[in-house]
Amino acid sequence: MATTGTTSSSNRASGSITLDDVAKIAGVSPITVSRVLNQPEKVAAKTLEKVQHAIALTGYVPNLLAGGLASRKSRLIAAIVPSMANSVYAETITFFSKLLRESGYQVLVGESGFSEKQEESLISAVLSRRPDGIFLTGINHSALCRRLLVGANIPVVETWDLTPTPLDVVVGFSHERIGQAVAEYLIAKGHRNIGLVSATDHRAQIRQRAFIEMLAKHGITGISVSHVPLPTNFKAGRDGLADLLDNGFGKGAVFFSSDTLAQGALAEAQARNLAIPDQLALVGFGDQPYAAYTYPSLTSVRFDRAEIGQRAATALLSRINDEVTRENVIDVGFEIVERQSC
Amino acid sequence: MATTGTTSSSNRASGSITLDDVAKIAGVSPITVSRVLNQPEKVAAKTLEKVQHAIALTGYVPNLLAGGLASRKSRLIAAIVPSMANSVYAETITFFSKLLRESGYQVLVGESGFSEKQEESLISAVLSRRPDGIFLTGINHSALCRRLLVGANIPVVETWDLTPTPLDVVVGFSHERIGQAVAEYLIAKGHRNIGLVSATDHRAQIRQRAFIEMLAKHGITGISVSHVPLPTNFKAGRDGLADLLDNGFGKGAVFFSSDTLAQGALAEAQARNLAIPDQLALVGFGDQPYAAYTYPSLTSVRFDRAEIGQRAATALLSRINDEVTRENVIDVGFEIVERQSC
DNA sequence: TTGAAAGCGTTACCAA
DNA sequence: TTGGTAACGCTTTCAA
Repeated sequence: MATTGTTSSSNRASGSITLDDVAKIAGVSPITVSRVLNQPEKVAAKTLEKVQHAIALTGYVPNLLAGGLASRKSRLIAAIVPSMANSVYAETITFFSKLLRESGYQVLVGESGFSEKQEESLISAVLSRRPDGIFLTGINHSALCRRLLVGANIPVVETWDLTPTPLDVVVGFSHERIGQAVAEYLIAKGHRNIGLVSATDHRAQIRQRAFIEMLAKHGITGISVSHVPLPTNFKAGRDGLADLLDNGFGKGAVFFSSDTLAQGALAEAQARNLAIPDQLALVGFGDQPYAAYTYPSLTSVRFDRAEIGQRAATALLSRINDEVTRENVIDVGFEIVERQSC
Repeated sequence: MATTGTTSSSNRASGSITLDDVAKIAGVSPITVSRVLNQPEKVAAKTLEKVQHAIALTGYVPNLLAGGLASRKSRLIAAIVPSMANSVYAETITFFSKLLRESGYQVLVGESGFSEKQEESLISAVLSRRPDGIFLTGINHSALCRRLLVGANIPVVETWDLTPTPLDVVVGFSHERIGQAVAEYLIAKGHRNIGLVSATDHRAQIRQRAFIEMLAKHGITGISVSHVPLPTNFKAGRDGLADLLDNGFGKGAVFFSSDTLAQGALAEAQARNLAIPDQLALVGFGDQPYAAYTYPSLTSVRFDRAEIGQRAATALLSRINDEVTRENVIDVGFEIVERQSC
């Protein structure tokens, strides 16, 4: 009953308090209320106070649908990730959102589940909210996706990968170089019997190919490979390692396409009483933080999730604000981390 | 150059294709295009085809800001969770979103970080997008939050807890009963020396109190307690257990307020060469799926994340669609799971 | 089955 | 520093 402000005589009145209601109560014009909300520095102190009082009194909540329609600024950023249940993406988005929120933006997340078709429908759905920018995972997008994005005419940041020709900006690391680096790392450790357990998503495949090619370059061929379905989980990792071991893979090293897989594999190694890393060395990807507290000797490829999120946010903001930006390809790098017991 | 549709003579033309553009190309009125999009069954087959062709031709993407403003239906659902980096919330939201997407809604997620102040500002920010419903974590909301929610006049589902007096609907489980059940479980297992490592969030506190009270009821007092800061992580769990052990806690059982803490504690137990569960029994909360693949004998309180997300979505949808709903308190229950070696 | 007119609640533009 | 007027792109209402 506090909301007595249904002053409109329209036949479609919403009942909720509008900027006009606040203006009437404050005794100013609607545009002044709008200024108090958006550019308070342009309003006289006295007016400001009057209006703010009216806002507090009415419990007015601005309508961003109307505001966005009029200003063509939705203050919304869209983000498409394969899965929020996967902590690497979730944490990246957390950092991304945090920075953007500080600049007054909200982030609308969609989960594509590694599917191109789903990405299409998500992008299309999300563009109908007229986001001011969009965060994408990966650099492979269907022709329709690209057309939609170009048509939307907003800043686009692609992530988790690198390409010399991004749609707009790209923030990530090279999966090819990771595959090569892990191969070189294992060779340097003296391994000659090497296996691979990999998911089938695009980026994992690129790591796999580079890995195998680099090994071949060093004369190591006949790599045992086991492919596991998406989404990856502990069971898949365990099964993947079991697959290798059951098919004659002995003492050696195995590269997994994610830490989740490597963790699952550890259970299998334990069940078979294989000493880690002496009899079996495992290398993951993603550097899940819990690795440090649970298993010694699990090596992983680390990249900085916070940095990806933050650089992506900064890139979008600078483009939205029309700052002159030269950097279109941002390589956040990676490193191979050997976990010590702790 | 394909977008030649800037037909408006306005001084604020957007350049992007509008429903009017499509209407002109199809040779129908704008409202017919709108019907094709929203109620295609009310349009003659021939008209339908004509319009769909024009839509495809132009690559028209509807503007939901305008549509939402006119119809007062944003097709947006807001969700506030403590943290998306925590997989229990992330997975719940994934299920929640999936069901809603199938009904044409998108989910806007905000992270409150267990802070009431942050929840206030998030709710306020999110309500300005005029969501058609809102998902909340927990049942404790500040007076301002409640006022905002009531003012918004939309369906609200509270989750992760239970109360006889929800704002609207509540979907969750009883933390009090969990505390009691774990106490009874440990007593039945013959434990008399019992410890607790708990975070300081509201729901963890309720579990803690019920746990200690139930133990007292069975004559077990002097529980060793260690509190750890939010957000919980492996290190905190490890430190918490170390704290207990360093202060004279010997052979016994420890209840952790989350699986994350219990997992971290396992590392400490291993470092001290304590046999699990013979010398030290650990009980977690949340039933992280990886527990099954890494540690035998880690007991946990399980609840169904998928069910929470799905029931919450269903509850919102039925309210949005004005279905007669009797159920306002939905208890999804929980169970204590003993992990077996695998 | 289709359409004309009138909003939805806000901001841009220009003027005072 | 403040305000009037006209959009923004869509849907509702009512009529044909």
